[in-house]
Amino acid sequence: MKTPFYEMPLVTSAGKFTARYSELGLAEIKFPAARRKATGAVGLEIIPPGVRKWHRITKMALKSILAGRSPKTFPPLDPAGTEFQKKVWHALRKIMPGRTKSYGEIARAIGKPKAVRAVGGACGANPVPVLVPCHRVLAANGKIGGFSGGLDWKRDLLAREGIEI
DNA sequence: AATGACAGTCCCA
DNA sequence: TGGGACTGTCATT
Repeated sequence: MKTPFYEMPLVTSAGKFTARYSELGLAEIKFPAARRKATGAVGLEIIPPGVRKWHRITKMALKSILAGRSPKTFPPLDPAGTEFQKKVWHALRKIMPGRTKSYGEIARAIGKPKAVRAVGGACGANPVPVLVPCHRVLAANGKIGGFSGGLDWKRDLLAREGIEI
């Protein structure tokens, strides 16, 4: 039996994102794409009240961050990943808007100071970009590093928080 | 089961 | 400035 999930659009000033929810919370956010494929989502016609509520919170949180502010509330998050990745994502959430950390600082924060490169991999695997602010992680030498959604998005998100590279 | 590639960083020459 | 070691995960062999 397949786990049910729900996909819903997030229309913002920066474009139409897509949120995907599991039965436990927000599982994934996709950046606006020129072309959107059909998804085969289960339950698209019947969205449970709980998911609608999560979605309202997600929308507010996303808009807050796009405006460079810290969201008052977050939806429950249910990103799929390994224990290591979840530790990294948890550490990322502590970076406030307008602040940045290096991959090395994240590695030290989770007690694996030598796993710097693996931290980069975990950032790239983050299923909930923007809300889990992987865009606030820069290389130790101040360079921008990479971004799974494209470096233009990373620069744009940072600029919205008042950070120029 | 082994190898290579990656959103990194430090060290040593 | 350049090469090697180090780490977790995934695709490829």
